[in-house]
Amino acid sequence: MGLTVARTAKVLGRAFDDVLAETGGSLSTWTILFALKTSATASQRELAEAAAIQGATLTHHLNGLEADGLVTRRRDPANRRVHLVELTEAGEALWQRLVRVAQDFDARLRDGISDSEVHVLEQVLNRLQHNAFQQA
Amino acid sequence: MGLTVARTAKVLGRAFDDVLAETGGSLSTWTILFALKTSATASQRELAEAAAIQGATLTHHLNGLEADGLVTRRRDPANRRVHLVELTEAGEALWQRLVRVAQDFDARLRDGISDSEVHVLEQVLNRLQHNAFQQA
DNA sequence: GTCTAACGATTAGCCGTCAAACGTTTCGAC
DNA sequence: GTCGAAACGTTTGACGGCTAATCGTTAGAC
Repeated sequence: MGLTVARTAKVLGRAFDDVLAETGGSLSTWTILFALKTSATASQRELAEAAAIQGATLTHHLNGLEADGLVTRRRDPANRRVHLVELTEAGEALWQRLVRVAQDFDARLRDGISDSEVHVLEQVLNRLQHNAFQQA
Repeated sequence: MGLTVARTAKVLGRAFDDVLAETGGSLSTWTILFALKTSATASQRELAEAAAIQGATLTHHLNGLEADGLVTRRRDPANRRVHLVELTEAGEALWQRLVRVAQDFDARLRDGISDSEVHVLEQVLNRLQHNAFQQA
């Protein structure tokens, strides 16, 4: 049932946000920093796609991150439409701290769950996403 | 990874909301009507718990549903602190229609997924919720 | 019996998300 | 070369969710 998926996502999100808050982060900053570090690209459009959020939402968060001195935005000289987003030193430091917290949280979640179960979970969830798109 | 759970929940929620919208509903109204029909209680506090949302949020949605003539609120004569929420005829009719849509959607989601996989999914998700609460 | 604490619901304010409209820049057709 | 279409980012308006504070009601202490 999709209800269980939704409820689990909510519970996990809240719990994760709580532990991030203790380190001076939040779920939204984590999501964006994660996208920044893993997607290797820096255009806002690709960033939004990597974070699975809308461009408008990303703009909102980047404004906050930029105001906090965690990231910088500058025009791409080659294509002045796109904004290149880069981590500042402060942003990099926060990222390092949040990664540790996230790893601890992930380990906590996995407690008592076998690798094969995790594998089935990922597979079924992906199948669900695929099925949700099918038809109208 | 919790990321996959969050992303799946988002995709499923959007898709479900879309199909509900075609029948004149929405994800939030579905959630509340579902809680109303399945939890057999009608106090707002219990309703909010069943729907996994905050009491204040429920009040907000009930205002909308009441304005649309789908539900009624009245004081419990036995304990005038609690408000009893009941479906009107229009609300009942909408519920009947939404149930069909939800069943179709659920069948669509389950396509290509075995019963045992569904079972593992539910079990692991519940375990994740439990683990998220442990410790601080 | 009164008075205080607890409870249920509401209100007010904030945050995160989305869709739609807009301004700017680039690119292709001609 | 110019002009229209497409791409990128931002702004605006709306919605759903939460927390904190408040109001009305009830139950218990004494």
